[in-house]
Amino acid sequence: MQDAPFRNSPARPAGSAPRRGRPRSDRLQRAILDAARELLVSEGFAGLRLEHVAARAGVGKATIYRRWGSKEELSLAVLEELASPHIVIAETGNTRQELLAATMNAMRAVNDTPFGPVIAALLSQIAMNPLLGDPFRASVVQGRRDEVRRAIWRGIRRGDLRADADVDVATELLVGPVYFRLMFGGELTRDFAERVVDAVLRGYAAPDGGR
Amino acid sequence: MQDAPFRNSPARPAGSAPRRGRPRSDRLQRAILDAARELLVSEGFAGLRLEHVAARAGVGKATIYRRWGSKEELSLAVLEELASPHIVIAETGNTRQELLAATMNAMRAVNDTPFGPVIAALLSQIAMNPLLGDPFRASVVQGRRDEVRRAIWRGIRRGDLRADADVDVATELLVGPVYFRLMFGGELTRDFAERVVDAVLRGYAAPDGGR
Amino acid sequence: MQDAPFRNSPARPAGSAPRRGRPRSDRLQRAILDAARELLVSEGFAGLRLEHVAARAGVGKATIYRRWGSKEELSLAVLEELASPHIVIAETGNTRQELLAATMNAMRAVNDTPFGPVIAALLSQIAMNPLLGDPFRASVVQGRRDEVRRAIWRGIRRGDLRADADVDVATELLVGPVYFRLMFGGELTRDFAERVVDAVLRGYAAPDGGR
Amino acid sequence: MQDAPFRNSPARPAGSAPRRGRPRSDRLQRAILDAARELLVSEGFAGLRLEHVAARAGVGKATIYRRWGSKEELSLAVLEELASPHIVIAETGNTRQELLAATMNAMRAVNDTPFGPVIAALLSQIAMNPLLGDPFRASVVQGRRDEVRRAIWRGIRRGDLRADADVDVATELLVGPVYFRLMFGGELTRDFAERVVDAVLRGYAAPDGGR
DNA sequence: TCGTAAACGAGACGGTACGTCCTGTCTTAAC
DNA sequence: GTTAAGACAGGACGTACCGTCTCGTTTACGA
Repeated sequence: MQDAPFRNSPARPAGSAPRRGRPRSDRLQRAILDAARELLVSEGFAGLRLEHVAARAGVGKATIYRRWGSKEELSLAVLEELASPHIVIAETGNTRQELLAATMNAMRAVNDTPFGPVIAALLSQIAMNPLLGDPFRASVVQGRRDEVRRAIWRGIRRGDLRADADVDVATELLVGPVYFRLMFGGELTRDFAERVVDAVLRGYAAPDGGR
Repeated sequence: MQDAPFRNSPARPAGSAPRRGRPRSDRLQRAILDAARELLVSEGFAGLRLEHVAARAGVGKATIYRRWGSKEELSLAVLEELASPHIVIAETGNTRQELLAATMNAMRAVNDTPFGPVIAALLSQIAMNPLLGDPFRASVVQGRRDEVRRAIWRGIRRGDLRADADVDVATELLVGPVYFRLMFGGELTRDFAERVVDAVLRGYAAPDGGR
Repeated sequence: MQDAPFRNSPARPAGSAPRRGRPRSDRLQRAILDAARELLVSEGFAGLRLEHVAARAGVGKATIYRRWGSKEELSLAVLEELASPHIVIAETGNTRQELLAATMNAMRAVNDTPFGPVIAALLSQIAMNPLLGDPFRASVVQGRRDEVRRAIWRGIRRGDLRADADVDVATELLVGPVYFRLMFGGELTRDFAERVVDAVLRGYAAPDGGR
Repeated sequence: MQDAPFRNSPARPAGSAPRRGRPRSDRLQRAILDAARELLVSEGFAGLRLEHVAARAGVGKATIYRRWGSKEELSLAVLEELASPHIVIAETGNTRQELLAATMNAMRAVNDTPFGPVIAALLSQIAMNPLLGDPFRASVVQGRRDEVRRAIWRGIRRGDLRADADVDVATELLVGPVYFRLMFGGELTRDFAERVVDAVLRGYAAPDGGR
């Protein structure tokens, strides 16, 4: 994606040429990303117009194209910026709490932050279009999988979960239901998260201790 | 959606007027839906062009707009046609088999039929746009929830599942993982389906017999 | 123009076949011509829509196409119907009166009857399009030229006009000014007509008496 | 007509804002007017398609609409550009020569330049549609009337024409016959022009000197 | 402090698609 | 066999954006 000379930056690659001419404005970078986020939320990806982004950011179209080569690249930038803060699962010593964090992280992001409408707007592109999907899967999704895997291992080590608890589908079972409801309807409440986690916990529980 | 006079038809409402003028062609109805499906698959919703649908179907644009008022209505028609055959869960007497059917139905539809790329193309619209989302949730999603609920009840009656097995999140646990992988990557194999079902089954199992 | 079987008729050629099926309605013929005339007047030729003619006449489009093959043919029919009554110059024995009749005929048709707006609407087609222009010139224009020529001859015979009064441009001098004002503005009053006729009369007057 | 912001320009109003953004191309202005002229000549006003103008000029449709808001405005621009060179009547000292110039100017424009087919294409619009008619009458027609009036006055001053020669219908008598033949057929030769002028001259001649 | 080069807003530009309208043909049921 | 109604392919309408391209102006750096 970064083939063209100096895309997506004020922060150009480190050892780069001693840039001449007027440097790109950080303020504009922000204004563009903010405008793009708002319009993704209100219009969706199919209805996003770079001309409107430019107008709302008070910017010429060329200023956008200088940084991102397409609607897809710009949308990805918006998405990644919003996704990163909701990945980490804090180690608390309580297995149920940690698995609940996996589900609640996703749910809060989707429910209480602009990440929700933005990812809703981009679901189809992520599913169909490698330009968006591949980078998103490589960073955000893989990050979340890793966090969940670690939480499961910790649960096994503590003796709360069976030794053969199925790490490979744990993320799907804990987070899949949240996205299912995002798309297909249903409440996204703490109660829902707890029911999901309790079912998974029981499915993965150590045979003796139970929970 | 069906407000305008006689949209979406050769099949006009039953007790309708004794239609005057030349009747709409069933052949063209099919040609349009086929063309729309192919282009949804290859271009996605954002890239779908009614002008291309018309060209591929060998039809004037007006012939499309006479039946469906927008890209959204047409896409919904394509989607519902593809979704309906993958809902029913046959009663087999074997609880694991029946729950597996819930997951496998979704997975086969997504993996082996045009429903897969079509719903991928429409996920964002379903999530964001009530024009598509509401009818889809009312018919397809509700249909699937009902089937799963009945399968769970049968499992309880048979003594395979706990009496308080959580019906309200069963669909999310059984089908959510499939859509999670559709969007966010991962194999969609029979093995994956069985792992999901086994986890849920264990989570919902009767405390004594289990399985 | 009349190649297709039985265009432009209820009045079919006399010795024609003993027409089978439902006969064409004279009432519809009238309704179509009336509607076409009204719309020519209000919308002009470029803005005339056969669909609107059909709607206003309470008629199917095919019923129009069965009788006239095109917008041009239909417009010509409207025009010729309106033009015919304003051609004849009555022989009164008074040369000035007769020449004035030539100018006043044209002026009254243009000013006081639907012929005015209709021919305004069709001037360009008459000038450019032989399909309309040729039949119109052959019937209406030639008819008027003949009437003027006869009036000039009578004036010469009476001794009011010079023997070599220029018959070939008399129609142009007497009627041309009326059409000039129709297109390019200016009052079309009896006074105007008399000034034109007086100038021509003086130009053509017998050198002795004249008047 | 010129209400919208900066229509019909590279030549923007003189004291205008210090134009921002990329300026409009004179080359394209020309290409559009040329293409429009050619298509008006071959297809007439009713058959003129802005899409074809754009294609022939190698231009997007928006580039046309940016300058002229409609087929009518564009056609008017074409017409006025062609009309202007054929108005002036040179003062020669010879009254017959000057009146002949009035008729010959119109005839040559109509016969030997693209103005002929273009005005034929626009006669109906000029007659019916104030959007075209009013500006055309105000500039071209009024210009011609003024020239003829001055020529008549000079003839009177020279004693060639009667003092009460009818200035108000002179243009109609000298130029009307040319347009009559343009629409309704007949040769447009120098001989025709001379016959017309001679008739008018005799009609307006001073009673004593004659000519 | 000055020159130079890139960034910037504005908006023109060739295209493509929109959703609507109309043309001329056709198909149906009713008369 | 004519009629009203209306479906149909095709194509133009005028508008809106795309992504690229000039313009004139601004901003920072290195000379």
